[in-house]
Amino acid sequence: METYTIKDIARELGISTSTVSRALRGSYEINAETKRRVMECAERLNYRPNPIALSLKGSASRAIGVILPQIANYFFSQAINGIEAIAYNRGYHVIIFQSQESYEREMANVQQAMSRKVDGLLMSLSSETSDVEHLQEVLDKNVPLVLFDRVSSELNVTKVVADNFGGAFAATEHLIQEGRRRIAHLTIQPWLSITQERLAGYRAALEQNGLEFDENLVRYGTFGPDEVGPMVDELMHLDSPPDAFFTASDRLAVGCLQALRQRDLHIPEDVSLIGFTNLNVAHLLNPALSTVVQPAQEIGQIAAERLIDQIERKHRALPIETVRIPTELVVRSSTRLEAVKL
Amino acid sequence: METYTIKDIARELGISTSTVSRALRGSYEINAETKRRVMECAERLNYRPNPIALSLKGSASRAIGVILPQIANYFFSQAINGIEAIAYNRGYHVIIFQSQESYEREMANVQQAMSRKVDGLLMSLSSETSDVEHLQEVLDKNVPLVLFDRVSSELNVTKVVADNFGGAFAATEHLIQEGRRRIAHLTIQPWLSITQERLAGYRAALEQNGLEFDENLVRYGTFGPDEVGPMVDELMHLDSPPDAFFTASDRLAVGCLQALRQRDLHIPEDVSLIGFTNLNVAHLLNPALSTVVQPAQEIGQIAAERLIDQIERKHRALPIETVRIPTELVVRSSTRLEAVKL
DNA sequence: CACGTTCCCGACATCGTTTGCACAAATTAA
DNA sequence: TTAATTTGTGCAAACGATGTCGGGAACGTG
Repeated sequence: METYTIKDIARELGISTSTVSRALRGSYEINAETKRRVMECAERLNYRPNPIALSLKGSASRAIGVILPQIANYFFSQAINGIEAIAYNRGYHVIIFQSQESYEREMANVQQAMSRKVDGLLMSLSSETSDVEHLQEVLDKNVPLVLFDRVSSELNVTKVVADNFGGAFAATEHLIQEGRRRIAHLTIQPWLSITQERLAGYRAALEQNGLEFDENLVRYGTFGPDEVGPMVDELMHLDSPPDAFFTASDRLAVGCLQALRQRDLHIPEDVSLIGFTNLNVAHLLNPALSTVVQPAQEIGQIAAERLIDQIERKHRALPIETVRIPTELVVRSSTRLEAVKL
Repeated sequence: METYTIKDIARELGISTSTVSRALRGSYEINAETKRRVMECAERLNYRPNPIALSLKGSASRAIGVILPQIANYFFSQAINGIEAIAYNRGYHVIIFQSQESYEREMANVQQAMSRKVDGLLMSLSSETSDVEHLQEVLDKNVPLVLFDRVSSELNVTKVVADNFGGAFAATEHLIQEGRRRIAHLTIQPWLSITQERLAGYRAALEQNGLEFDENLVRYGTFGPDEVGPMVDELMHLDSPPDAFFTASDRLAVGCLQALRQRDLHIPEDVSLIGFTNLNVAHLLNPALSTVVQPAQEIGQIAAERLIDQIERKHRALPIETVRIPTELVVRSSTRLEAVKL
């Protein structure tokens, strides 16, 4: 199957390329009969417009770029599925880039996406990103941008996030109701929006339940594969060690579970553990892991919808807002003391 | 930051665009001093060549396309990481597409990748794909193609796969050595290369150990979220039910584990379970899951290397071969009867 | 002094598509 | 009948970069 151009159709029909172009786009000024012949010929040759040429002309590419920290992460891969579902339905292609949690990579990705002329950009910031000038440039070039999950307050754009405050609040309060009093919080880089919101929810739950917020129980970090263990040791050697762990990410929850088990700390007898994760095997872990589940797919869907809305109504500015999607607390045996006692 | 073109530099320096173009590419026919001035100006304006324009001209885009069934799968997300690592080092961008296990989507992805002028294509076939004509067309257009994991014997291209036969053989033999005699094999679509190879390994291990291969113990399917349960019921109601399960994918292993636990079948006392998976939490499951691990990242790396080699030495044809990478058997408690008895 | 080389560089066409403008033919209005 | 309008189509420019020509200047050679 060759790849035909508008010229081939023009030659075949003995008309000019402009006429073909207009006929294909259904322009009103083309004779119905000519249109029909062009359509028929395009059909027959299986003509597909060359997106590269279209992009060069500066018209829509019907592709949206997605830049996110890493794909090997349930939250993000589910979010991508949500994005693709919507995009596909509305006739857009999705081009995925990973920043690998690197600021430099993220900037390169933005450049790449822009120069490949995506119609819009969907992003979740890398953990190294604190400066968002590269995104301001995207906006300056009038390319629609929607942030999700890891967002920046410095950008005046539509954002789609989970109810991080509410989720953290619910998780913490659940631990308190189970009788926990010294709740540690393992979380990621402090400048990220999600970190701050979850921390705030955690703190609010403590304070509303008459517990003191203790800086010492909160740990921030990038937590590579082997860094959670030492952190747990440090916490357990405090004068007043934690009786529960609330972790802020998929990786942290798994790392923490592993570290606790290696140290023969029984869950939930010695310490409870609850994660902020989208692990699809949380219920099969040992012990089954309680989590705050984010509707990752829904977040992706809504973000994609907003973005495409913006792309398609570029003239009339759409309202800029932050969409906050409820999280769900799923209690399993890693925090259920009563169940264990039975 | 504006986006400057070669024209801007030409105007700025009062020379022609062709001269700028050649100077930038270090052509020998340009005066050293002129080159210097052009370079300096390009640097100052932060000039970046427009990849779209380059693609239109038909030159290299320095991007490779990756088309795979789904990202939300440890094997594939790790493979992508391997691919990106190599590609990044060698100066290529990676554009990821998901076929969502759909033949139609896969064809659309190929089209999209081709028309976005990737320099080469890295693919793992969707489970619906049996006809590979769309890939033959890629080859006809002289675009390098490397297949990995799910490959097709009908295409004469470089392939990078795990040692599926060996892995399946090892898993099956391990079960036999643990005293299992009725080993069921839950696997995916029968026409996929990986299915056939694993089945062959399973069968060979049985026969070399004096056990009969029993068609009834092998089940093929797409196994949606709730389809494994009924399958397990069916098998367990055979006159001579299985005493072990060997599953062929991440999803199948998890589904099977869940189904067995729901039915109160104890693992490994009642039945053993071993998967062919890359789950990064296999050791934290209940029970810890024995698996055959594929070196996903390495597969991605090697595939990317081969592809880029082909892209860069397009003239001299590189040898076409199938690279087979050893798998690793990781024994955990889901198959370790002795450990349980202690 | 005439001619051939070599060295630098610019004009122009090209890739596939869209679009503003011109223009011919057909139709309508005066 | 003539002028004005409508309708349908083609020409050419543009998007950003490359590459093929070919030309002017400076130099060497006979």
